[in-house]
Amino acid sequence: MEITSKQIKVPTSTRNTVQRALVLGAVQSLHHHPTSADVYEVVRAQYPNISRATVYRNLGVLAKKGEVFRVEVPNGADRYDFHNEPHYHLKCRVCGRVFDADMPHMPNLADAITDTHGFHIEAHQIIFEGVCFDCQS
Amino acid sequence: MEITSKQIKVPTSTRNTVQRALVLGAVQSLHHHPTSADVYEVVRAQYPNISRATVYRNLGVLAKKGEVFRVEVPNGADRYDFHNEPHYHLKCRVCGRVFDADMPHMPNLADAITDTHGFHIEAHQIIFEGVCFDCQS
DNA sequence: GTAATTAATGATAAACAATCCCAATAGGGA
DNA sequence: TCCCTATTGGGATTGTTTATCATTAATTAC
Repeated sequence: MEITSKQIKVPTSTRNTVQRALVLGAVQSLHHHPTSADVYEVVRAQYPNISRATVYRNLGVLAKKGEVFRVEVPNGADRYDFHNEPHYHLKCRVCGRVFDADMPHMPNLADAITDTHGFHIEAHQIIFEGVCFDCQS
Repeated sequence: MEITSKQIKVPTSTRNTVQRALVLGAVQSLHHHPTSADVYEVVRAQYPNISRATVYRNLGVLAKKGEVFRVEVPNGADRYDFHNEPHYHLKCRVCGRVFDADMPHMPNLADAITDTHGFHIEAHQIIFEGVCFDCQS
């Protein structure tokens, strides 16, 4: 019985650690939806001893708290975004970068499904795939 | 420069091997979008010496040839479907199973994007997340 | 039918993302 | 300042997929 949702337990109280602040700052400073590896590199420049596990853990905690937004991309590392309104994404199949789609969110999209066979829908995501401007040359 | 699309090279001619036929048969016999591990188990019952690598390779080749459809699910193994018309999916966040969404495909969905900044869109996918009927109890 | 060509296979190693484990550390309330 | 426990570091581990390579076997040409 596979559990696919992230199993980060958020305790009743959270603490403000230097590492967590640096992770949040890194996500906010980076655009193009950084991966955990991107975040790790930036944070390590300021805090060389930080562990990869700490970066992963804090990205998970910050995502649960709603301070960053996790984009779960098929076939690639998760990506993180600092703005939190639901939106859709473009993924370049050449370089792997992820961009925000400039189109309105459709909260009622699931209404178009005629029969869910009892499936309870909580959210949806749309990913457009193609080739970004830089990779077309 | 990460390459995220599958790098299975399809030669000019392909051969009809027993293993490939068994892999195709397994995908066709299984519903709920089997993973490569599911396919491997079924095929191994008929052909005990098959290698996992062969299953992966053949799923890739069959997907490229259009004989099976690959569903690239975020945060989980790829899943395979034997019917090939574009459609959307429901993914249970508890058991990880993937179901087909009973809703029409929207080939012109990308037209709703006002500005792609030169991004060339080739396809899109929609994944609805929630809890399936079985996992609600 | 036989030989030649090369796609495909099996087994294993490796790449990659992400999580688990656990002893040590440190944040923050009392 | 003391205590509790959230958090950390670092390495081990899991899970999925691809790469490598010597060997096998499917197809083509003869």
